[in-house]
Amino acid sequence: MPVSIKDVAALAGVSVGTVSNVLNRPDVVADDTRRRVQTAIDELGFVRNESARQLRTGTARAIGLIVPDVSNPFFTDVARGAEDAASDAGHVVILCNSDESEQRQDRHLQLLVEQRVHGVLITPVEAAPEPVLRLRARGVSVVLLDRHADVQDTCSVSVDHRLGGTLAINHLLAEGHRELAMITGPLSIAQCRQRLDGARDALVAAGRDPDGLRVIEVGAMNVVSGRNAGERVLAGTRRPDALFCANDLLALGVLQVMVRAGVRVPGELAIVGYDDIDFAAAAAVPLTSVRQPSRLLGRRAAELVLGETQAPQEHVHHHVVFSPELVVRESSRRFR
Amino acid sequence: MPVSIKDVAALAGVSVGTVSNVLNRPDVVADDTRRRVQTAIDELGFVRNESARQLRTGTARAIGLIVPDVSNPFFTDVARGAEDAASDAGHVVILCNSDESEQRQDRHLQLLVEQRVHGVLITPVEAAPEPVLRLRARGVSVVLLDRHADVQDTCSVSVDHRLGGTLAINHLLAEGHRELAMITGPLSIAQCRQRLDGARDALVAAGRDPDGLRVIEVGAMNVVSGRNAGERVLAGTRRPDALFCANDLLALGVLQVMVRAGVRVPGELAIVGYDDIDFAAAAAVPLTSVRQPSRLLGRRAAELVLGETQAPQEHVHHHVVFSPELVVRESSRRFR
DNA sequence: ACCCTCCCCTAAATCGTTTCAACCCCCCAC
DNA sequence: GTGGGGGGTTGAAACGATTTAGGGGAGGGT
Repeated sequence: MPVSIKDVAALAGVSVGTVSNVLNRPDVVADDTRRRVQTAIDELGFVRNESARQLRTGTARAIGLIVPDVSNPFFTDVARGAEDAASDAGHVVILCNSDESEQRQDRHLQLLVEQRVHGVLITPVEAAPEPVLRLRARGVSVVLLDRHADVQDTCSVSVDHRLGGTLAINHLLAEGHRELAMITGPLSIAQCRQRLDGARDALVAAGRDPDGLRVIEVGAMNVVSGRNAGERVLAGTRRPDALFCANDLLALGVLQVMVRAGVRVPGELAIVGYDDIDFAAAAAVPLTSVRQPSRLLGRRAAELVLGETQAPQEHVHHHVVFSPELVVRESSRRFR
Repeated sequence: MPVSIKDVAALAGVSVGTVSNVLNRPDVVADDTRRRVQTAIDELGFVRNESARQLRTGTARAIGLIVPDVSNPFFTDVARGAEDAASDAGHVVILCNSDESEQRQDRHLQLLVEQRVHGVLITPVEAAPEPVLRLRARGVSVVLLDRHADVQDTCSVSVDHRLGGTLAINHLLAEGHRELAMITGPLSIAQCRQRLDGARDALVAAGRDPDGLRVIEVGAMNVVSGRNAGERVLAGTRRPDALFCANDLLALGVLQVMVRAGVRVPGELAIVGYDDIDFAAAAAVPLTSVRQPSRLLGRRAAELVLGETQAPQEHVHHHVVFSPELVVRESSRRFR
């Protein structure tokens, strides 16, 4: 039932080596022979066995992608980009969720190493970057995704989160808001810290006290936590004029709470999100957000990982840093 | 650099066969030997080469998942469920987007066959189910996802879309809405047709004319098309009381247009969506929606595909059909 | 007629596992 | 003391491709 290169060779009346050549270097085989082999391939419906190929050559046609949460549309977009690039190169993407859990991350890494993937694209769990380094020792190339390399010997593709924070706060200040707060996920996550730093930069640059920025930290970066944060804002005394949220999911959660509570957005409270996921524009109060080129991020990362083993030895590690961009919509406009 | 089973055998002073036994049937090897081998494994950091394993055994530890659009949170959830199940079984998920394009679908199928995946979970492009059948001929097991098997010899996991349509319309009628319309994606997509049929069923059962349901068909099932549909509703004469949308992305698009136009939802226009994605609950007007057990769908599908080759021959094809469930939120409540 | 080239192809080695028949040794039963 | 077991291990044959050294034949130059 399973048809191998041998069957093709037999049917075409040539040796297996020749069939292999037809597959991999069609130019070295005579036209006539090539046609004959091709016919045999079609007739038998032969499809090369990638495992055998990769056992021999040592290089796989698969790359791993480990993200903290595919339910976040931001990472979905990244995955799209990676898949596009991989697919162009005849590679396949193996998708894994770490859920920010070290254990799950390591389990997935183990599986990926077993598969002898060509490379791994990963947003590592903050606590545990070591396993990622061990990969390199194994000769698996690694690209850090959206988390800048503290480590020297890997490529990384990320976005300037600090700049993003600055853009958001500058905008809110320019719109005349003064009482600012930031809703953030766990500050153990680098992205959050950097966005906060950027926010403070903006305050300093505007001659204001960076500690005047109230920081509300919640446990996860999803809609539920956003609602949580919203409740906290409502419950507090001295409600801020404007909120900068560390991602759009948080912002949407907050927004929902505000709308229900009858707080006018942006009239009484301006909101800026981060990521510019599709749902940001589609929210009932379209959300101002800091856009990251998410799909491009994934694509570049995949390209880097695919490129690395082209010139294996004197490969220079790239650190691609994209710039975020503020997309202004209704949720943050000045209200008169 | 790459360490193989041979290196482990040498270090532990046993034969490769024994090492393999330690890996696969630890019980048949003596405690003492087993420990010695285990130590060698740890010391060398040996990780089994899955390609070699699968070349020998013929079965891969990977399953393919082909969906029309990962950007749709519904499919993201399905992917999560599939990954959970796969991961429990030590398998890995290869994710592919077809974009409802036959060409992309076939290209991905080709790659998956090359990888000799254990099985494929697929929501096939409507136009081209044949390539999927060809998979079976190759001995790849297939589970149809969310699209009921017209085909006899595959498993399928789906949700009763017709019932979903009925639930939605029954609810709208019960809330006292009379002038109903349905916003749907291309009727070439089975899910859309079935949801529409279900909607008509409900009208008939209520003694009303099923042709009284206005059907607005748009080209895709995303937010942008939803906005489009919303504009059309606004532009039309005789605006409906209530809208049933074929998925939540459409509903969110419509909702956004209505809110901007100052149409009160649910006061002047009730809206019901489909899928109950997380963003439905998080919308500024929380969306009533027909919930599908999306994550479970993915999980069951993966379990089926993994189970099928356990008992390869006299495998009975299952057709799992889940029932949808109406989740009532504000967007559809009667207003007095 | 001989030798060289060049082109196209073949045969065999190899990748890292799993599996299976054979074997070894020790102990026990008769 | 001999003949079975039987637990534990070994060695070699696969799996399906790629790769490389080499062979055969045609053609051309001298």
